[in-house]
Order: sequence, then C-alpha cells, then structure tokens
Amino acid sequence: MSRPTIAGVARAAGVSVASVSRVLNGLPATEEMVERVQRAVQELGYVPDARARSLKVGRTFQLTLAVADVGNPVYVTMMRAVEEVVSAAGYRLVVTTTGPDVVDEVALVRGMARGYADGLLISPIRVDEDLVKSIRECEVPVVVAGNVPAKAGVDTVRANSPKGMLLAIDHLVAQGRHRIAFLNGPADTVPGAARSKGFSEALKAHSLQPIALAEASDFTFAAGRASAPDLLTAGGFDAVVCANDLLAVGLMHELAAVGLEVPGDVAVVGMDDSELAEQCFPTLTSVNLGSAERGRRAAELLLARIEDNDRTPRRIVVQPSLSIRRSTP
Amino acid sequence: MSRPTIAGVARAAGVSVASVSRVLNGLPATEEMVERVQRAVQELGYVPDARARSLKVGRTFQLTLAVADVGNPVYVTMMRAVEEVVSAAGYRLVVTTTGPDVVDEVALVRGMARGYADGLLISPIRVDEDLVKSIRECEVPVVVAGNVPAKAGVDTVRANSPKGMLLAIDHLVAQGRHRIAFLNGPADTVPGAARSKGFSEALKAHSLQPIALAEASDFTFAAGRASAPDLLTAGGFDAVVCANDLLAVGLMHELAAVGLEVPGDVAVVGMDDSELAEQCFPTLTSVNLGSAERGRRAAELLLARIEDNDRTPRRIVVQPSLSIRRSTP
DNA sequence: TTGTAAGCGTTATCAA
DNA sequence: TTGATAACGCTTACAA
Repeated sequence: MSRPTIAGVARAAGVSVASVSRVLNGLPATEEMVERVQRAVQELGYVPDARARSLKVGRTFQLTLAVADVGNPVYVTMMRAVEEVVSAAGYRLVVTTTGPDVVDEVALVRGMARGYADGLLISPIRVDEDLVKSIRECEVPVVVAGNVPAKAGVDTVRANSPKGMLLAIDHLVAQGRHRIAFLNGPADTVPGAARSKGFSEALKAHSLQPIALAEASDFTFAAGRASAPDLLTAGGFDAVVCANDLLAVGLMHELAAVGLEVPGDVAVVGMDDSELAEQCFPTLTSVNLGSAERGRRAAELLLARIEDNDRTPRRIVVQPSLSIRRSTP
Repeated sequence: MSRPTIAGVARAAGVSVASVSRVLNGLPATEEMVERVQRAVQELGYVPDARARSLKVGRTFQLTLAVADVGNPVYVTMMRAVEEVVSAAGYRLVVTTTGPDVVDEVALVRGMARGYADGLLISPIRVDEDLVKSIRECEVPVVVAGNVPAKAGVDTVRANSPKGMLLAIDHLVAQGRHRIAFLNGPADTVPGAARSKGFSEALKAHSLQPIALAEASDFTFAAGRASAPDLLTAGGFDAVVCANDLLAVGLMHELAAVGLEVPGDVAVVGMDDSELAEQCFPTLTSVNLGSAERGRRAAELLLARIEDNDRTPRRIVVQPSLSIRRSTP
C-alpha cells in the first residue's frame, strides 16, 4: 500500500532498475523493454520521487518566486508573467511570501542552500548588507526584481521610478495641477526611497514645491487610508501622487469621506498600474512600472543564469509609461 | 567552492558525520563536540540539504497550497490564514497556481506523489471523477477547501453558499428590493453551481421570481464587466447579487458607465467579502463565506491528518455572515 | 558519548 | 542493449 519505487517497478517488470530508469528517461531500449516497463509503471501507478532524482542529478526543476505581500496586486501581475516564462521552460514555479522584514528575506535566501529550487527570483522590499551578502553567497542563481547595489554582482531587473514619477508630474502639470502632494510608503524601503527621490527631482524639473508629504507605514490599502489625515491637515493640494496603487485607493476613500471629488477637487495618480487601477472607482491613472515585463525579463535572466552561471551579471532597467484613467482630469 | 556537505563539516571538525548530524539535530553530545561541530558549520557556512534529509526521514516539512487564480483576492485571505497556521507548526508553505482547468488540478494532485510536500491543501474550482480519484489515491494527505463528494473520503472545509445567498437576499428584501438579478460565474464550476442553487432557493423562500440572470465566463473582473450587457438588456432589476466580489466590481463599473447609481438605482451584493470589497467604491456589501476561517480550519485538518492518517475524514462547513457596506441601501 | 555502516530512491558508470 | 553497483547527502540502528 506504500508508494511504489523504481525497484518495485523493476521487480514487477522483471528487469533491472537501471533499465526502468532508462526507459523513463527516454534512453535507448528495445521495444519489448519499453513495453514491459511501461506496463509495470501503469499497473503500479509509479511516480518517480523528485527528491531522490534531484539529489542525484543536482537539479529540482523548481524555481522559487519570493514576494513581500501576496495581497499587493502588483505581484499578481509579476507572478503571472514569471509563471508563463518558467513553465514554458519546463520549470515548476513555487511562490513564497517573505513579509516586510529584511531578516525574513535573508533567511529565505540562505535557506535556498537547502536545495528547494534551482533558482530564486526575489523582489525584496528592504535591502541591507546582510541581504546583499546572502544573495552573493547564495548557492543557487538569484535574480533580483528590484534595486540592489551593483557590487552584489547579481542580475537585476528594476523599474525606473524617477522617470515614472516624472511622467506622473508631467501629466498633472499638463492638466493644470501645480499644487502636488505626495503619499509615499515607508522611506526605509527600496521602492519608498526611489519614489521619494523621484518625486523631488520631478518637482524640481517643473520648478515646483511640494505642497504636502505623508509617509504611510506600509504599501497597503489600510496604511493609505491611515495616512490620509496627514495630507488633509496640511491641505492646499489639487493633486496627489501615491507610491503605489493600494495607497492611492486607500487615499481616495478618505478623500471621498471628507467630500473631496476625484478628479474634480483632487487628482490622484498611483504607481504600478496593477489590476486594482482598473477595478477601483474612479479608475486610477497609474504609472506603469512594467511589472509584467520586469517579471518576464527577470525570469529569462534566471533561466539564462541557470544555463550558464559564469555570464556577467546584467542590470536591466525597464522603462515606465503612464496609463491615464479617470482619476486625473 | 562547491556547497559543503555534512562530510566536509565532519572532516573539518575532525569528527564523524553521525556526530555532526546529532549535534545539528540537538541529540545528546558533549559540550566539546557541540563546540567543534558548530565552529566547523560556521566556518564552512554549511546548510543541510533538505532533499537528502527528507529522502531519509520521509518528510519535507513543506506544505503545498494550490489555488486556481492568484489574482482573486479571496485566495489572498485564505493564503494568509493558512500561512499563519502552518508556519506556526514549523512548516514552509509554498503556493502554486492550477489555473481554471480540472486537468491541471489532477496533474498537480498526481504530482504530489513526487514528494514535493507532506500535504496538499487544494481549493478546486472544477471537480470531476478524475480529480476525486486522484485525491483519493494521493500519496500525501490532502485537504480540500471546497466541495467534493463525500465518497472522496477526504477532509473538506467548505462554505455554505446557499445560506450565504439567503443572507444576501434577506438583506435586499429587508431594504425593499424585490426585483433581484443574479450574476453568476461559470455554472460548471463548484462555486458556480452552489451559488446558482442557493440563489433559486433563496428567491423561493421569499416567493420571488428572478428578474435577470447572467453567467460570466470566469470569476474575474473582466468577465464581470463583459456580462453586464446580458443583465442590462434584460433590465427591470433594482438589485444584483453576484457570485463573487470581482464580478460585482466589474458589474458596478458597467452600471456606472450607463448612468445607473449604486445603491440608488441598483443595489449590488458580492460574495467572499475579500479585501476588494473594502477597496472598491462604493464599498461592497458582501457575503463573508469565511475564507479566513476556512483556510485556518483546512490547515488544521491537514496538520492533524499528517499526524494521524487514520482518522476519519471530517467535513466541516463554515457558516457565512453578511458584511454590509455602501453598495446596498 | 561516539563511530561505522546501511539505507532513502534515484541516475550514471562500467562491464558484460 | 542490459544489469550490477556506486554515488547523491543525509539520518539512524547498532557497535564500540
């Protein structure tokens, strides 16, 4: 009643285990051999053990995608793109969640040495020395979807937040909005820092001063709502740029609650251009930071590095575009 | 430069591999032994290989959660609950996507025999004989979050859709809405069939006739939008119950597009009470089918079955509640 | 308490 | 072409 092994199949078929293995792996064998083995496999319902196999061949044909928060729709977009690429290449994709803490990210990267997968695609939200070190020392190829220092010596695919921010500001200014506020996520995160820098630069490019700034405790809907008062007490803005779509939607709810119309009184721009941007109301103008393309490119880099671990690390930057919807005039 | 093994550690520490293994697993050893081993482990940066370990001990300490669509926010809720329970029990959770096809589900269940994980928690969207068979024959414990026939002999945790539907209709009727339409997902899915049945029963309980019916091609936002015309051409309704939140939000967009106000002209009720129900505008009254609790209970059942595979299968039904928000009067 | 050695279920090398 | 057998890296009797 216990699971059949290759030995069981061999016995049932009256052949050696080596022959069973060969047939299963499509190596040369007589027709009769193939026939006998396949029948035994059928009868016993034999399925090869992936652990034993990978222990021997040194590959698992699994890839891990690690994201900070499965509830963030931007990761959904990325996941779908990654899944498509890796499954086409014959790999299984497994997704794990790291949570917002860098120590969990480090633990995950270190844990890859346990042989769970042939490669890791990670989108870290916070980065420190430890993480860079663990990535550099990781036993399996790692590709980072995000921004880590070049010295990490790892393939990266990242967005161009500053450019994206500029697109947002350009658009708002073109629509006559000059009193622009900014709702950022935590500034101690990689995206938070990038957005902040981008916002300052973009305003400067237009010789504008920021009207109000707020920093949410997280890149979530709830945090977006919670930081709305910080913006509202400052007041005086006719547009808000938000560091991601969840924050933007959270903010829009609070704006509605105090009777401010979007886009009439306040224009709102999100970032990520996730599925949520189309689902919310009014639909959200959002900076497309290329999450699908980043996912795709990152997956391709990972596959390439698995093929050849000696290639020099590439650092790809995906250019943003603006998806204009109803939350801006 | 290649990955250190337990033999390498043993050599470096000048002890046997067995001693290294013992120290690593916290078995009795002299203080000096512990000291020497730990130093060697540190120096070499040794991390035990999970494949080899699990091949030997027969457990992976991984659990797989399989969902149909990572983009559906109801799974986010469930995932979070499952993650919490299993990680507290010392398991790693890996998430895989099956897609909408039953053949992929079957392939996944069959594939579990490869030893990827110690258990599978699956939320199948379509169920057929093959799937039931593959679940019954699965080499590792399986818990189904959803509805499969009792003869499958498997632990299940399911929602009470009909009861949930009744809550929705009760609420609408109490608010004076009697011309109720229904936007279902595919009727050939498990949830689709359950919702359909529930809707009919609930209307009957109130001696009402359905005003309009539509069946979306999928449980997605896009499908919800696409089926709105089916409802709108029928017309004559003052409320719509939708089979899930994504469909409801998709519909609400189309209602707005033709100038119908929610809830003024049309009340809308969703199901799942996912994060999206709070994020959309107006916020969505939604039937809470207990996805968090279902996830939690399912995870507990899975852990219990891993402990003792001889326990008789349980079939848990989680009761629904109604989360009233702004989309109903 | 520690070491030796036999597996776990595969694949790959080598003879036959 | 096929079969015996040695790994892969670990845990665990069993012996010392």
